[in-house]
Amino acid sequence: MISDKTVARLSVYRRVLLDMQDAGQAHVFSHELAARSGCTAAQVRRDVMATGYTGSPVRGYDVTALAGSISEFLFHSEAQKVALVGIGNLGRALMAFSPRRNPRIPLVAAFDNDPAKVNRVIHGCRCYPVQQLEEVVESEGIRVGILAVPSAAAQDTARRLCRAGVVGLLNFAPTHVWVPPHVYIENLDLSMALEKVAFFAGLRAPQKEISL
Amino acid sequence: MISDKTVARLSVYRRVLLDMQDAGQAHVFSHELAARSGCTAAQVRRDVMATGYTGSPVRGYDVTALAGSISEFLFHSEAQKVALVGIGNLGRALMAFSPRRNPRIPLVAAFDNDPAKVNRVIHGCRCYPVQQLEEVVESEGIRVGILAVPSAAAQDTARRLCRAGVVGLLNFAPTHVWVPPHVYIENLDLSMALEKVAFFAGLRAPQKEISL
DNA sequence: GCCTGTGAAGCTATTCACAGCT
DNA sequence: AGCTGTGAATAGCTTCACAGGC
Repeated sequence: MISDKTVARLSVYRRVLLDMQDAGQAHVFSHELAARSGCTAAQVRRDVMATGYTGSPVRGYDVTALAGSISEFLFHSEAQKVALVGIGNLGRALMAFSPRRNPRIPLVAAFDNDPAKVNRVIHGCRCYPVQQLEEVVESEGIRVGILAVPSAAAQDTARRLCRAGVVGLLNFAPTHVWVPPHVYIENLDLSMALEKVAFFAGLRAPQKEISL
Repeated sequence: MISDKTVARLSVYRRVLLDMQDAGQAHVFSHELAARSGCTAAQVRRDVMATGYTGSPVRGYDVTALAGSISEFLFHSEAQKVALVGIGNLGRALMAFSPRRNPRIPLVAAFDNDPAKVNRVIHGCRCYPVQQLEEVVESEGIRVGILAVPSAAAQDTARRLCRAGVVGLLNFAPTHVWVPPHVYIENLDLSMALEKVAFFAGLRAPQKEISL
């Protein structure tokens, strides 16, 4: 009923709105929000419709109210606790995001199979040996898993997470991972993204624009 | 003419095919390639059509030949040199990918404004102070840039890269970045992706599947 | 005038379904 | 029988365009 892409854009709008709030801006028009989010005004209006919020033709949207409506829409359910598996460079980069991140999506545990990396706290997140995965996921009620492990370990790790009760996965391993149908999975394949950019760059002639 | 998403999937097929090659598999049917890539058989056939390769109804696709055809299609142009800006945890994670990565998309330079991180070589990639960005991009003929810098620096870094001749950007900063129309940009917004997963996880009831 | 909300049109991407081949 | 290649149909998403309001 609610589309994948709409959710993605709402998340972007929300961040832009929070920035506007910090900057003291009280109202915003759809075309302005669109410009700062990289999409069109019509799209903004459609997406906002989905949250049930209604703006005023004279002043546009109230920044605080719309941010609230989107937050309400995106995070209506109870907080979704997150576990990270794989404390490599990528894993650490993800942990560093947490402070600025949403309290409704707290990163509560991280796992690794390297004994040197576990049994400590990084950025407020406890690190456990991967053997304790099921135990911690179940006792903490963790619902979202982040796969930042090598490809070879991805499928088995996903299986263990799903068995322990996880219903959402963010997969950074460049491999297709099978999950049971009730689990939502999103793949962020970095090397694929780079190949895509390189492909389209290859089609374009470089040109020194004067108007930058 | 050629779709964004088709390019993305071809990149995935290619990786799967290389794995099959390593495993000694000589032929593959569309439904098998589809299963290992997370899409449908019809989609595989459509995408393969775009590369101009033709399989045989009796044996399916020749693994090596199809991998070659896709590589030819994706990397037909001269090698696209890549520069990374921002040597934080994320930047280092991206550098670590390079060994396994495509020689047609070599990471040749990295930049950072922290003097402690520059003037050395990490994973075969030279690290420069960010002041030298234009100079190195121009002299090396770099065509693709990776933005792994904080949001506040993203727009200005993008502008500098584009001015220096970059025509493809991979942006990890959670901000919309404006680029001139001849530049292709792909955004990988990690926190947005996590919010999306959390949203859909919130809609689903956890259930302990027996069939895992 | 310029805004929002929204039905309707348009477009793009995916899937169907089948001819043709072995 | 089971496969590929592909026109045709479908589904999904985005944009248009305008009524209604200040």
